Parts: sequence; C-alpha cells; structure tokens
Amino acid sequence: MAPSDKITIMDIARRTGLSKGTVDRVLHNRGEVSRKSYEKVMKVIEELGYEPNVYASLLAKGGRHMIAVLIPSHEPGSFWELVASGISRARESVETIGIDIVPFEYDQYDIASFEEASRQMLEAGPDGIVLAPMFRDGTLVLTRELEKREIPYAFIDSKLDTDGYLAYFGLPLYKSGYLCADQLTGGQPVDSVLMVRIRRDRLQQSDPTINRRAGFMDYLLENCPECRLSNIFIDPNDPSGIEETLDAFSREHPGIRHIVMFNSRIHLIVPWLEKHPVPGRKVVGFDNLTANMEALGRGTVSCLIAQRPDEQVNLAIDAVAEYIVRKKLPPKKDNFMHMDILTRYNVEYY
Amino acid sequence: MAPSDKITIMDIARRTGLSKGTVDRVLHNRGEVSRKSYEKVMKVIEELGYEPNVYASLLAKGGRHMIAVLIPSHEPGSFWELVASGISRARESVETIGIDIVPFEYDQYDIASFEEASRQMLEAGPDGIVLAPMFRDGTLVLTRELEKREIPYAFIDSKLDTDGYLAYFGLPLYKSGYLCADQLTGGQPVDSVLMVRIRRDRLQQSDPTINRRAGFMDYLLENCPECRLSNIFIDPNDPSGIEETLDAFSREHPGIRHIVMFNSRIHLIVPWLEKHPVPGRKVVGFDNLTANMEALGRGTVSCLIAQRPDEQVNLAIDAVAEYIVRKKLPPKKDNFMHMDILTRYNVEYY
DNA sequence: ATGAAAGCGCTAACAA
DNA sequence: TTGTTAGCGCTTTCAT
Repeated sequence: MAPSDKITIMDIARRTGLSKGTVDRVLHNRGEVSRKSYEKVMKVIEELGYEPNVYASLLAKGGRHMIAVLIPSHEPGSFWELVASGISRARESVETIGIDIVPFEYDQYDIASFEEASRQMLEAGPDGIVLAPMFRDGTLVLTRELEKREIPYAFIDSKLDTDGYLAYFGLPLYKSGYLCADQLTGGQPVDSVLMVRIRRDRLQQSDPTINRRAGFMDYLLENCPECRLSNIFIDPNDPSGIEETLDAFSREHPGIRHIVMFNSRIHLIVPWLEKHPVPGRKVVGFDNLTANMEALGRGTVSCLIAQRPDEQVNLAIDAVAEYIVRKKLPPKKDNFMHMDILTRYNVEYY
Repeated sequence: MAPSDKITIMDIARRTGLSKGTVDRVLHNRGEVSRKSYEKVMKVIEELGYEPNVYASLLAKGGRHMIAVLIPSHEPGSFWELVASGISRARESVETIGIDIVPFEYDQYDIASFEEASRQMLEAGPDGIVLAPMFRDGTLVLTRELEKREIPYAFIDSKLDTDGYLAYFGLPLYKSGYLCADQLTGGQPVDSVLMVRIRRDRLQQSDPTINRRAGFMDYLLENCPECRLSNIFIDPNDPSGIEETLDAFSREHPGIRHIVMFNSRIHLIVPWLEKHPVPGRKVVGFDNLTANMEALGRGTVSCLIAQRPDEQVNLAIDAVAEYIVRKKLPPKKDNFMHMDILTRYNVEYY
C-alpha cells in the first residue's frame, strides 16, 4: 500500500492561484468561469496529468442513480430470461457505485404494452436506459423523447438505424445465419434441409430472424446450390400440433437429415426429434436456453449458436453507467458480439 | 438521483449508544472492544442490514494496493502476449479503485529465471498475486511463502493440486482435447490423423498439453477406434526443418487429411500447409494467436479451440482485487472456463 | 475499552 | 466571476 502521490484538485488550485471551487467548475464545464481562468486550469491539468478521484467524487455527490432496462418479459425458459439473469449480475456490480437497476417489461407481441412500459419508465425518471427495440415505431417515439431529455440509452439484441444511441451490443444477425449454415452442413454438400419456423399471426413487429435466414440462404446458394429447402410452420403454444406437423412432413420427406430453426426455440421440436431418432441427423439452433443446452447434451441437437445475452446486457449497462458517472463514451459505439458455437463437448462450462 | 437513504456507521453508532470508532473496530475485528459492545453492534448491523460504503472506505484509507502478475514472458505473437493484453485491460479497470498491476515475467523454459522473478516479486511487496504455475516445485516453494505472509494468490492457465489458492481460472484441459477430436473428425470415422508436436529438449517442466492429448486420444478410441495416429516433432526455431519434416512425412503418408496440434502454435505449420493445399483437409489447433486467426480466416486452419486468455487474467485479477478491498472470497474457487470454437465464419468479432 | 476529531478528495451551496 | 465552507461515510490517531 504505497502512499499515493496522486495529484488532487487542491494541487491544481494552488498551481493556478485559484480555488478548488473554480477548478471544479471548469472540470465540469459548469460555466461561471472566466476564459482566462478556464485556460489556466486546463493547462495545469494537462501538465500535471490530473485524474479525478472517482470515489471522492461519488462520495461527495452522494445521491444514487437509476438505470432502467426495457425488455420483453422473461417467461421461464425463454431467451429473455437469460437477459434477466444478466441484469441481476449487473445490478450487483453497479450498486456499489451508487446505481440502481430497474427493469421494465412488456409483452413482445403487444405494442400497447410496450408503450405503457415506456411511459412508466419515463415517469420513474431514470438517469440512463438499456433497451431491446422490438417495435420500430414505438421505439423511435421513445428515443426521440429520451434525446430531448438528454437521457443516454443503449440498445441490446438489435438496434435502430438512427444514431442517438450511446452504444449497441448484439449479434451480427446476417453472419449468424451464415455461420449456422456452415455448422449444419459441415461444409459438405447437402441435398435438402428443413427450416422449422414459428407461425406468426399478429405480426406488427419486424421479424428478428429475417436477416439470419438471409445469411443462411446465401451460404447455401454459394456453397451448395443444389440444396433443396423446405419450410414448415409451428405454433409454440400447440405441442401436439407441432408433432403432427413434423409427422406429416417426415412422412412426405423421409430422407431429411438436416434441420434448422432460426429463433431460440429449437427445444420445441426436441420431444419429436427424440421420439424419432435418425442416426447422423444434424440439428442446429440458436441460443443457450436451458432446454436447448440439455438437448445438446443428449445429442439431440448437434449445435447451438449462442451469444451470451447476459454478457450483452452487462456491457450495455456498464456503458450507460460509465457515461452517467464519468461522462465517458464507450470505446466503440456498435459492438458486434462473438457468436459462440456450442456442441455437446463444450456446453458444460458455458 | 435519489437522495440515498443508505444507513451508515453513524446510524449504527447512534442505535448502540457507542461511537463511530468502536463500530469501526468491530467492523474490522480489530479488537479492543468489549464482548458486550461487540455483540450489540453486530446485532444492530444485522437488523439494519448495514452495507459499508466502499468509496468512503477507499477514500479514507487513501493508500494504493499492488497486485503482481507472474507469467512467462510475452514474446510477440505468443500465447502469453494475449494474456499480457488482458493485463492491460485489467489494469485500467482496477486502477480507479486504487490498485496497481505489476507484471513479473520469466522464461518458461528456465526454472532459474522463474525463481529470480519470484524473488523480485516478493521483494516488491505485493498485496496479492496472480500466477501461471509452469514449474511445479518452484511454485510450491513460492506459494508456501505467500501463505506464510498471508498474501492471497490466484492461478491462471493451470493450477497445482494444493489448496491455499484463492481461485483458479483456466480450461478443462482433458476436455479440450476431447472437443478438439470431435471438431477434427466432425463426428465421422476417420482413418488416420497426424499430430504435430513440439520437440522439447530441456524439459524440466510438466508438458502442459499432456492432458489435452489424453482427451484427444480417448475420443478417438471411443468414437473411431480404427483410426491410425502418427506423430511428428518439429522445432519452433527451425522453419526449414519444419518444412522438411512435413515434406518427408507427406511423401510417406500421402493420404493424410486430418492434422492437429495441441499447443498454441499451429501457425508454425501454416506456411507449409499453404504451399501444399489439399481440398477437404481438416486442420485443428488451439488459441487465438493473431497468426492462427489469420490462417483460420484464409481457410488453411479449419478450427481453433480458444479460451480468451485475456478474460481469464481479468477474472483472476478481479478476484484478488475483490479479496484485497473487501475481503470477499470469489463465488467459486475453481473456475473452468468455456472453450470457444472458432471457425472462419465466427472469428471476425472474437 | 471507548470517544473525539482530523482528514481522504471532491461537490455544491452560499458569500463575496 | 470567484472563494469559502460544510459535508459525503469511513479510517485512524490520540486522548481519555
């Protein structure tokens, strides 16, 4: 424990012949400082390489801050549950620096609920926000308001093509589809693949998997153009319907040994797959939901492409916190995250 | 920014009718407190759910701490360079909490240099240590000393089977070999594979890849028992020797299309591989060295198994820092890290 | 064994 | 526009 020879605002006050108060004012561009003093202070800060002491600062300001997180509600076993668990971790790490995390949740299929959640969130008066933009228009309205109020916000999962956001953390969607195709085919020619998709009725929202599917198809076009693609649609809430659909399909296409889903719910077809084992069948899905990882462990699913959603919220929260506390912009605005390839041999420690 | 209703040591002083000084004494078990007062204070702390304010604490103690990191020297382009880069990141994140990171490096092939580095490190008087134990005996001597001095230490990369360490962060070596075999074979029968190994002359140290190789062989035994294994040995410092060895081998075994190396230096054979392209050849190696990732991007290497060494040091440093600052033990002592599978389609954002 | 008091470096309210 | 001052919550020294 060395006796820190850190230089303080007192040092720089002395060197400029001004007072701590004035120094503090220029430090925070809080105005009320003559141009001359301002420059003198800046110069000395430069010379001495002054670095503010975060603790003293935080301690002195005293109050706490709040970061709101606006995400779809986390049904047990869903993708958003993983995100929620990341939030809990983040909460612990930032509470020590005087920041509270408050989640606001909405139904991802119901734009009204999104608007309601936004309203409540705004009312709570957060100092910063992390959000997953499921509804384009609703999000635009919200972000405009945030910019007006000068509340910093970061996107996770996907983002809008505007640019008022502080940072974005998420997957490169198109490439995740490309990677997925490579994993499914193993780089070998394949004669047909089955894409299992979710039937979407009330579809206001932009389908988040569309880019992923595009990447997937492009890979096939480039690397195995002969490959035939089939689509079937299932309803997540109708397990027996799922079985029937799959039964019917496999009756008509008995040879299919390559199956893929582009959302996080490959687990929906796992029961059927396990009832109808096929040696050498390849099944690829996305995201590390517990049910998915278990199927991976049993060998029913061959490969999962995952993205550490908990890590993503964490980074987003940290970026916002850093901005709130130190007014520091993150090193990169758009942060495309690594895509993890999970197989039965490396899930264990994920 | 809510006006924090946090309860402070003043609150608990009032509630017990004692003074801040006494409360502080029990908080840090610093003795000189009557049994009665001690219990009163503990009780109230319990009741009020008191949480100390790290900032105030850090600010008041003032001094800085030092964490030493003892690792093999980081030749450019080597595995340890990745670790070193992680150290730089960690340094930034902990310097704000008053902790300095000081690296001490040694020649991983020279035990004397390890001992010398340990000595210097000890002399510098660190408050905590992160180390990669390359020499078993030397490390034992060191850790005994650390325990005597009550300096907390964490292992990275590999660990000793003692248990005075605070935490360990590293790969499950055996399993990484198993995973590697699965990636190399793609789960299909393979008739022969070539293992390229480093010739080690002055070999005091335990070969770090031995467990990995064991995992690899076990996979083959279980999943493709017919497979024939060949070994060749190369000298990292003799590029033309490498070419010759490979030439000679491929003359005698023209059919080999599965090649693996168990250390981080697959890049050593990349020039030869690119001079002798073979369609459908599979090459698997370890670790995200720049040269390795580039070869992956070009398709020369099919797959790398990586472990985010920078992340590992970071976690280790954080664990030690947390212990120094808050005397908190990490949630888990042995932290086996996820093994990342890297292909040309997901290296980009690694 | 306990209390009082002087800071740690910074912020913010108030005076000047 | 600038200086002064009273804390923020905790540690630590020095009395008592």
